[in-house]
Amino acid sequence: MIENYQLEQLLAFYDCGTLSAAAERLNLTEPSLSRSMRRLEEKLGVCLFDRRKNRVVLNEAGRLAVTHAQQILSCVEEMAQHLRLYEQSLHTLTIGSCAMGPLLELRPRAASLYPTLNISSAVTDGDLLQGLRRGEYDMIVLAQPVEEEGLFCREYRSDRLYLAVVRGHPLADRKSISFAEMDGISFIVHPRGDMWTNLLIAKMPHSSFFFHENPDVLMIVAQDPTTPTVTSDIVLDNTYEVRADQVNIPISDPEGRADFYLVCREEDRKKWTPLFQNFRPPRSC
Amino acid sequence: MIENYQLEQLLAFYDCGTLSAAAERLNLTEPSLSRSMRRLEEKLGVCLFDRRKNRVVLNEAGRLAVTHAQQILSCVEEMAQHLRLYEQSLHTLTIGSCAMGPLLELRPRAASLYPTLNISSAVTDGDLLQGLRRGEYDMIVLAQPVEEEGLFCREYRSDRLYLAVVRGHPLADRKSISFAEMDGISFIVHPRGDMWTNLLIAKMPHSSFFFHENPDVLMIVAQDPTTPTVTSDIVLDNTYEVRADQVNIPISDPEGRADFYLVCREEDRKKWTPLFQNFRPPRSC
DNA sequence: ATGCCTTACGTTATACGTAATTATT
DNA sequence: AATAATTACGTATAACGTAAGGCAT
Repeated sequence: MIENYQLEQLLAFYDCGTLSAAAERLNLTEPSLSRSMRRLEEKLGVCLFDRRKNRVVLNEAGRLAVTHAQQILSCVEEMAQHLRLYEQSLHTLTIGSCAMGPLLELRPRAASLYPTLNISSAVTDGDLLQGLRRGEYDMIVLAQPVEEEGLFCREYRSDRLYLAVVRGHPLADRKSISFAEMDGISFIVHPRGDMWTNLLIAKMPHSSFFFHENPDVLMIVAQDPTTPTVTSDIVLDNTYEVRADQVNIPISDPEGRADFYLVCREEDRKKWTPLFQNFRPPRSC
Repeated sequence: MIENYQLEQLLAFYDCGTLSAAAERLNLTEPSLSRSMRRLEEKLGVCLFDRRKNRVVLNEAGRLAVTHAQQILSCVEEMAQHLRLYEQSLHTLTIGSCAMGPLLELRPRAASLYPTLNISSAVTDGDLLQGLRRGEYDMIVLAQPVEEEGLFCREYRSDRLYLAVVRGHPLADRKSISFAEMDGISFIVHPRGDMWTNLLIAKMPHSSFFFHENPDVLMIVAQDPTTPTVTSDIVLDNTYEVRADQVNIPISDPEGRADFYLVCREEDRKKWTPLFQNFRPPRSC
């Protein structure tokens, strides 16, 4: 059987041009490499080199062998990489969510329930169901229930948007507010891809939005700590540094409410049972 | 580096289902194979097996590894095969011809001029020039000259068709004959693909043809040794067992004559020079 | 001279075998 | 009992290193 170390040696010779240089790069001695290449030729039953008195050069067959060797070794590398990636995925719980809020709650819960797993998460407005089916996600958070063969879906909790302003803000005394009334104000909002963020952008075309993940946010907060924020029940429940002087005004539009659902593959249902159970009671207003 | 013998062992295990059976097939002992598989896992840094007390089973990663291993080993096999084929081609002179006749002359000449080479030849009405360019042929015989960059062409010899009948045949006294006059007769002709054969079929739609390569020919000759044959100068020059009572009647149609040319790749011109030289003088009628 | 390859001989690493043990069916 | 896998220890193959020599530039 032709072994990969021989193909590696062949490629080293191809790169270096001489046996001695290749031997040095491979941490071998010249005689060792010389014989190893002879053995390769013998195993193949084909001459790969023109052996002149003081120099060996690849012949046509040798060059052909090099291209094959490159392909084979890259396949071997690919194999190792694929397997390591797969191994990694076994030790990772990947959560995809249509909104950032649920992740604030689910990530710490998952981390404590599965202390041996890495928790990876993404907020996206892409096709989460497709990602779940393909194995890109182990669990997804949707704003509507799913009934599909092979998937398991369970209601998670409801959520509601608030406009958050500092006490003393012109709107601070309002009992509720609508998108129409807020249109034009600048907000700090959740990351792009978050469904709430998308909703705000759609509903308030005259507003400016600064995204949480954006470093500019720090500048804005520093310059004007009174810039309003849009927040929600889940975010408030899971944020420990709520400003003392923050006032949360419920947003009255019906679109500002949602029910979230957790979905996983049926085959993994048992594995994630702990995560599906014992949700906190909804926040008391 | 992952070595191919390990991948082979993995595939043997995949085929056999147990280490002991695989070890037997590989002419190894169980402990040896057991450790070899452990080393493979260590090198990859990935578990490939579920190790139960009394039994090892491939896990998901292991099955993934099997598919990669199959691909890699088939690539290695392919490499060896390609190289051996190439090596073979270096020791073979492959001649493609539009007609069988020239091969009767060229093959023995080539065999004696290049005693170390194998001579391979084919008669075809396919694209000989394309085959020459691609390296499928080293030399081709055409019925017309070629002027093309990278190819070398030289006139070879002319040829002329005859109707061959036994003495006493109704046509035996003719000085010449035309296709139109022969249309309807049954012939034994050269193999399919031969340009003369194609010509006869086109010119004599009412005739039946028995091909030389066809075993039926033996039956026909046995039953009726007077079945006419179509032959040519080159064939007559190179056939030693011409029947004593054979009469060869020239075919009068102008299409029954041809000039053959030898063509090789310019880069091989030197190599084949001996074959291009010292053709026999044309046959005296 | 110096660089490059090879031959001859000795050495080491590692893949393999043997024997014994454990566990499962 | 029979089958399967593993552990522990010894062995042998073959890949490798060292020393020396030839043959070029």
